[in-house]
Amino acid sequence: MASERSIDSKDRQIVRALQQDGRLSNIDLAERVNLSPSPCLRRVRLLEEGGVIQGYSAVVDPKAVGLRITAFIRITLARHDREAVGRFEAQVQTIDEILDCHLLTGEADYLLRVMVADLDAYEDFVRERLHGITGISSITTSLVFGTVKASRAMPI
Amino acid sequence: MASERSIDSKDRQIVRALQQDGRLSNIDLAERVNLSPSPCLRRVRLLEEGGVIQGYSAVVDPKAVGLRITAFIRITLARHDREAVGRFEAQVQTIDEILDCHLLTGEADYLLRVMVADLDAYEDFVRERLHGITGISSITTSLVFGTVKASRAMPI
DNA sequence: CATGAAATATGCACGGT
DNA sequence: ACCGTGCATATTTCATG
Repeated sequence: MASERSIDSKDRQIVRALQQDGRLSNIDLAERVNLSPSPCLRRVRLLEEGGVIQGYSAVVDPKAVGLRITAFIRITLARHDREAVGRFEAQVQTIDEILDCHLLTGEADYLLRVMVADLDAYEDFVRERLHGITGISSITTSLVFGTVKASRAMPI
Repeated sequence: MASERSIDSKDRQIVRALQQDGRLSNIDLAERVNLSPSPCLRRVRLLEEGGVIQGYSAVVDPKAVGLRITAFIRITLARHDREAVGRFEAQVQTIDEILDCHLLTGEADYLLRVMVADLDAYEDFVRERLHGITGISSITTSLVFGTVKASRAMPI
């Protein structure tokens, strides 16, 4: 396995702070977690190298960049052998409109989160992309009507 | 409304780059989008002030911080009047384990994404938190068995 | 943990397209 | 109207002692 370095309380403070503001300077971060800059930076580097912090990302307002539709799509595969599953999952990776894809317990059911510009684009997406994936048995769409909460901060 | 500044192609390049690496230095960013540092920084500031870029966040590996369970929970409210909805949405905001909450089209159905340490913690979450919210009529849990894709980069 | 050199960020003025 | 250049200063990073 990759990641079982022991995370102590200071590390958790650091991760929490960097989830809230990924561009904190090391000096500000150190102050916030009551450390001096040097050991603080060391910890951040270790968290990055150990894979705890996988990267940094700008948080973008979807509407501001023209993405007005978010949909959750539930997909069931027709067959569940290794080959069908592998092919499905490989194709999911290549489709930019699919932001997340989770395998759910129970059936071989996947839950996708998809973002597109508008309903026309959504229809295109389903026809051109989803129907292009082999082995899908059923598709259930739930459109997002509003977002109550969208946090990027995990509860740690 | 807040956000209808016209986003041109360069802005889109900048947003894309900062989604992939939110800690890019302005100099590297400028180079990547074929701009010199000054106008590049000007654009970034405008995108931030205009709300297109809402912030920056560290991307954390859930397993590395001990969050082994992700669940999608579908919730239906008993009543759909403004008061019941408002109370539900306000309580959702205060619960850290609930990362996302979306209102879906159709019924007053919400889809929550929840992260907790393990199944015991999940049981606690349902008993202590969810059942503490008034006005819920039904709860359907789907546990995440595996994650095929989890992108933070919107398709722009 | 502290220090200092190198890199970077930030603001500004000016000229060019 | 926007970009590029050049420059001054403040801040930050990072390697060393």
